[in-house]
Amino acid sequence: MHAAKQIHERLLAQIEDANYRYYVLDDPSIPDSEYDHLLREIERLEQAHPELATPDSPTRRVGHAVQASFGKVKHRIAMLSLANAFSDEEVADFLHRIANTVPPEQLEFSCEPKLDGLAISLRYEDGRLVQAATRGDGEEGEDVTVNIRTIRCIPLKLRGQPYPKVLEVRGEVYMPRRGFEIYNHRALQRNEKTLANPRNGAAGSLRQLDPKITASRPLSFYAYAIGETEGMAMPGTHTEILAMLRAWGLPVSAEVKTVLGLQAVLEYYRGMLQRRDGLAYDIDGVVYKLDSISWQNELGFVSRAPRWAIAHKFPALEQATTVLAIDVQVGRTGAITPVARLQPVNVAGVTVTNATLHNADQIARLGVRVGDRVIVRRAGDVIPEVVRVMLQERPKDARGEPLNPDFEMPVKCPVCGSDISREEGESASRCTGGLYCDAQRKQAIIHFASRKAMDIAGLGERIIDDLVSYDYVHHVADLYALDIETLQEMRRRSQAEPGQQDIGPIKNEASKWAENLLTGIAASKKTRLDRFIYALGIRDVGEATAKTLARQFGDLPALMQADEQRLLRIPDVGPIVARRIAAFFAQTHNREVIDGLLKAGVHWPVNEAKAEADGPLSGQTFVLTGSLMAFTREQAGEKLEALGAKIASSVSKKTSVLVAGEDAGSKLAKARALNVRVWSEQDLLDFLAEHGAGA
DNA sequence: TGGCCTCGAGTTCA
DNA sequence: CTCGAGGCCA
Repeated sequence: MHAAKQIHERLLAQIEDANYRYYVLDDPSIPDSEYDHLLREIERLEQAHPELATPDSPTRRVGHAVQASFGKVKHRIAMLSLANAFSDEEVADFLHRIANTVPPEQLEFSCEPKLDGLAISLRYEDGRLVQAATRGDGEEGEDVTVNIRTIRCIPLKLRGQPYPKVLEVRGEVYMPRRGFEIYNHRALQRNEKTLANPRNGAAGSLRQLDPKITASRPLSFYAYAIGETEGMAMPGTHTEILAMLRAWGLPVSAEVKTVLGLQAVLEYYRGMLQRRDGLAYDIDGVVYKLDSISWQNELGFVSRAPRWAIAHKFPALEQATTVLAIDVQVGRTGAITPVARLQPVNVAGVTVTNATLHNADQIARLGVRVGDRVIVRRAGDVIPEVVRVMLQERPKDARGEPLNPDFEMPVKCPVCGSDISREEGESASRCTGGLYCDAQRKQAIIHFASRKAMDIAGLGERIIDDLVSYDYVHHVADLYALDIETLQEMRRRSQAEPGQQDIGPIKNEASKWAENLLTGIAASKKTRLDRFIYALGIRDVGEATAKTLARQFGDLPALMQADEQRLLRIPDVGPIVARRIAAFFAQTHNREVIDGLLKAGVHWPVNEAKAEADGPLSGQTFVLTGSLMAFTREQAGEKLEALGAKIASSVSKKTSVLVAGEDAGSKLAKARALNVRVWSEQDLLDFLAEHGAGA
């Protein structure tokens, strides 16, 4: 009996410590698997000895039945809102007003990110979480205790240090971006409703009457202030208060900084704005709080907001705009992608005019129609997306029927007129025109010329567009037959098109451009087999597969003669890819083009029998991310490959080392989560130098 | 058969 | 960078 209790206490201490390290110190001490194991152990003990299962046991986070409604909670100290500043001038005014009272050397501000979530008040009595309430109107909020208990990073019990008898902690409940994405991804797969954005996700999750639903949502919390306290004197500055909260086991943002004066707060603002996309959560601005509590009290409040704090807002990540049209694009493989043409709108600093709608399913999911008002969002990644339709603003006729019709996938390719078909089980619709389709031919040539393929300098999309449109280039082998006269003729025709400026550009300039292109084309003749295979654009044969094929077959004829059976024996090649490759080389047309390329002088070193099996890194998988200083990721990858390493594109638990340069993003986070070894660029350089392969 | 782990394809703007 | 889907292993 006693023994069980002791073990239970020890396990509790371990799990509380793990929580603290993970959520407050951001320094995971044990892997997830071990955490789960601990939790299961505790559960097992509590089942055998039910008297051990106290309300603040970590197994009891979801220990409550569905409620009928939320009770009301009066805030003993009102939860106020903050005044907003939208420009540097407004921030300057704010500081000047304070400077009337506070001497300049004491204009110290605690700066913190303003999370886009839901303000919450947590009440601890004798160190135990007894109540949690929403802000509500500031005077009275809703009792969401059972839901708040399900949020793992909120301690049910304060940690060791002496703490006040009553402590009210205020902070923000939010949904991290990653969690939001994973949640929506799963919801989609299960045909459940998705969350519109992380903010709504956080707010909606807390208002669930069934705490089990809340528990299934990826919620998190940062503390940023205290409310009522009793039984202990609190420190004299906001910075110190935050440090105490942290010591009591409450997560506080690691971005909080204390700075002096106007220039410094504005610098903080700009720094955060720059790093905004890289943060794990959405923020809509930063907050400056005068650090000295006694000066705070001196300044007091105006109506409903403190005079000593202000929120400095960022430009919005979401904007409303109108869908002008829904066009479709044809990709290299014939994939038909619908694109929303938008009324240009500035979203967080960039003008957005296009947004992909991916496929018919996505359009159906959004229910978007031409003429709709939509919300466009530019989050974590740079690529904007249509988040949702503002249905109430859809134009309607007198009977209330929508005026604009549903979007329908075209049946014929808009470029070549061939049939468009959608394979069973595929989400993409495809033009069946193949290389008969100009759009696909253009894309095939763009792919052929691209950096990772033949790397033809001077051959951009615009030029390829003209080359194909005027039919100077029908397939990639034609590129090698181009001469300067042809290029100049094409240039003349393209400039004579309506809408272009007058003709007669300086002749020399035109020939310079053509010469550069021809040099680029000539230089590309010397290549490598894997690049050549990749450049052919066989479906499902990308960089990695092309490399494997080049290594396994040594030279092109062997690959061209291989039948499906032979191809299936190649690692990473399964039935589908084998069929694609065999079918590609079976086409007379493709063989002719390859023949043409070889006759034009395209060549590569054959069978450079790389003895890579015995490098110092053989058997290890490397992933590169972020930007490196000494060389590009590709160059670094080649050096590592020369030492026997395999370069992969994404991090998993099989990854041996992640090399992280500057501004590494989600891959670094994932590597940390999976306990994968991380090297800095310096580590890499040291290693290379040690093995005689310096930069 | 299901559940990873990868790779391939598509994508926006300055 | 993210999503979808092909390949591989249990």
